[in-house]
Amino acid sequence: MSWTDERVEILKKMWGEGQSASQIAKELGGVTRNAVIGKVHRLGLSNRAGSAGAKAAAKEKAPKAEAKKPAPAPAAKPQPKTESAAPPPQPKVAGRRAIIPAGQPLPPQPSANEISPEALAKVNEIEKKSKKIGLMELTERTCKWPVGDPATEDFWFCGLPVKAGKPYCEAHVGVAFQPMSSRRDRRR
DNA sequence: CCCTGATTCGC
DNA sequence: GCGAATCAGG
Repeated sequence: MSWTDERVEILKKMWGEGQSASQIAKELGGVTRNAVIGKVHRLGLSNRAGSAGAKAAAKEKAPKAEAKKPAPAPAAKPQPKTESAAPPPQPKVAGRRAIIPAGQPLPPQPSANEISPEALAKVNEIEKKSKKIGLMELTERTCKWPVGDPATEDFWFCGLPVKAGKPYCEAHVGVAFQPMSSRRDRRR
């Protein structure tokens, strides 16, 4: 396969959308993620906002003079990274009331979170696919999202492969880390 | 171990 | 120009 205009288009588009190199490679077909990354470099794209490889680019020695333009607005921040950790691992079980061990204050009902419907739907789907692993099976790369009622046998951990560094799988990361816009005030 | 992107270098 | 191998990191 060669880099035709079309394929480069797709590459640019997807890269711009923040798709990973491997995803782009998969989409294009006939190329590896290395090929994609190589092309991205040659095209002069490369550093997107925040990524695992950002540090690699940062380690730079830069023996070359930097062409600085008196840009009034230097750092363009597409994404302020508006994320706030949501506390939700609230074990939920269909049709049963959660049992709390000792009658405790239980005050900070962390907030009756309103998770985005899509995220919830996503979770419900992957929940079916969960490995239903026990506490002992948890590893550094298994989703640690709790499912069910911890007070019963009806409890397990998602166990799906986690996504880059996060403690949860992709779907659960989605519900755990809500954009602050969506978890903004639930007025009144 | 899974994944990510970055860089190098023979082709 | 290309991309596999390698590197560096989460």
